[in-house]
Amino acid sequence: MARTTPPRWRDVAEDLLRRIERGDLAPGDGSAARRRLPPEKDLELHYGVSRNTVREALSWLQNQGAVTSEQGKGTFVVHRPQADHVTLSAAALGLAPGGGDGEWYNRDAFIPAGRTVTVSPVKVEVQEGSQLISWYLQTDEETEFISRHQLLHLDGRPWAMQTSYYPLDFATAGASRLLKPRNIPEGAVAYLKETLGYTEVGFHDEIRARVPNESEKHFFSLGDSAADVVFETVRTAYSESGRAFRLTITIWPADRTRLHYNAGDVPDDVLTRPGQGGARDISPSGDDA
Amino acid sequence: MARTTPPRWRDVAEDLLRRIERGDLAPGDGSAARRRLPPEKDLELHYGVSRNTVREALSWLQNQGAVTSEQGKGTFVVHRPQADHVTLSAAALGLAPGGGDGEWYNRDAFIPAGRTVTVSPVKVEVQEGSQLISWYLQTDEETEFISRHQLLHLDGRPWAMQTSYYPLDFATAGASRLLKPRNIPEGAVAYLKETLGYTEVGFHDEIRARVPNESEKHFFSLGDSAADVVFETVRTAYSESGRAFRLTITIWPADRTRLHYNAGDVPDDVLTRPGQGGARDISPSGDDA
DNA sequence: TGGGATTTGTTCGTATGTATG
DNA sequence: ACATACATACGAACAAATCCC
Repeated sequence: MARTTPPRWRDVAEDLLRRIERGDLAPGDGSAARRRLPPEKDLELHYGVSRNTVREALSWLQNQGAVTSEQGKGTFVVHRPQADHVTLSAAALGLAPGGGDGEWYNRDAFIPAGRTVTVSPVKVEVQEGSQLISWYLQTDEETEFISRHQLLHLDGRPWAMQTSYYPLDFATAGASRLLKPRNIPEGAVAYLKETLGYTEVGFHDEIRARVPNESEKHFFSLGDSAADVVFETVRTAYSESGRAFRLTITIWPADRTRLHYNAGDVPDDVLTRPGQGGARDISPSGDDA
Repeated sequence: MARTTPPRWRDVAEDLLRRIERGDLAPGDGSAARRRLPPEKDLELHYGVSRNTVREALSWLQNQGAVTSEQGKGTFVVHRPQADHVTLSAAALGLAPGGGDGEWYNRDAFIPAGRTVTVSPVKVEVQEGSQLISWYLQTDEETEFISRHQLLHLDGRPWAMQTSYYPLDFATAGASRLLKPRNIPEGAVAYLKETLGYTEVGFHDEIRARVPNESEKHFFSLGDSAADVVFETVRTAYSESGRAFRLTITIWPADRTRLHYNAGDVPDDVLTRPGQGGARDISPSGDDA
């Protein structure tokens, strides 16, 4: 039999949520940048329930990503910053402004003008027998790979974690700088074209969302709420001969990132200012079944 | 000052997680399809903590999406089904097998052969003054829109919720079937081309991940855990004149959906079997800075 | 700088309700 | 009807972090 009345904590939680959305919480404290909820003791009296029941409600609100509690300070309405918009299709392959050269984030991830990307030192590792990597790069499982890992910041704030993989052969066949923990200023793609003669003619992206691991939580300052998930994009790039060319895995904090893709003919301002909105007039035609 | 020792519930939770991952839980019950954890009372004795502390640990594991509890039954390890892979770039615009005609899911969302999509009746509404819709379609805020909403099933299982929007003008200008709560078998894009003369030449997608609302939770059978989030894809399609053409918002359950995009030249088996893996050999070149 | 007040975090105990088998 | 198992709810004590005078 289904429950007829909701539990008390649920009533408390939903009332708090309404009050948060209406903005009429913390009446004496409406000035602060970060809106604060009344302390648990006050809520206890206000709703006529025990502190534990109040905490059940707050716990649910935390999981929903609506509030966050800090020991000794109080419980606060979560402030979600404006999202960063990243175009993953436009800059690559010379399909859009920015061309296809330079650092990976100029190739793979187009960001609106005026933003600054800073890059951590490269961490280089040699790995063997990763089933996942082998699968994407279509190699034997015993193949050894070079992984190059970096942390990316946008305007000084944590933005993405990124790792690229390629077979160890690349380094011995002429692209030795892949093994050095230094940036490749002209971009690894350009470098590999120059040294090994490979041209990137297409790519395939796979996107998932998942719970972050500890390292990702730390870098992006994420908690345990359902809002604190990450995107994982897996880009497989192909050479002219149709062979898997490179594998780049990027982690993005989903609460403040929007991913964009363009295909076909798209107005310029949509390409260059994703999420910004170019004002223009309308005209008809529709879709959907 | 940072805490030196973790709380007891955290120890319990992490130990349970280890035991879950190693598979050595529920020793007398290893046969069942769904692995069951020992009851709370047993854990209480095993770890020497109170039942409330055990429940703190289980609660955290639930939020992480690792377990789920059912009243009267027990606590079970969550079984994540194999993901469905959907290609959002290939089928549209005739860029890939499947062409560009027919129902939306043949145009917009390419799925591997052998899967069957079934569609709910269309729910048609007329809406006014949606700031969001106006923004994407670049219209005035007072413009009225037709919305056409459908539930999609893949092989009989809930797969996606989808809503398309276009100005009410479309219906009065000749595309009257948009207002009828019936499928448009040849596809709305083809229908609008025929009636209003618009051709779709490109599109822009924006992808986000967020906590589901009640309706989405219900349709996809999602809970409150951090694994139970949804993708929301917003597709804006453009006509030859570069005007916003249609707006299609699709909701996907992120725990069992992978989104795919292709660009440029990509091997055929990657196009037609995303997530399936065509076995082939390797060859070098790399990327990343 | 100190010390007390405030506020949330952790942990326990207990009782009762509800769903399952 | 009974036993099992999770859910809800209350009360209480102390710890830990912060705030404020």
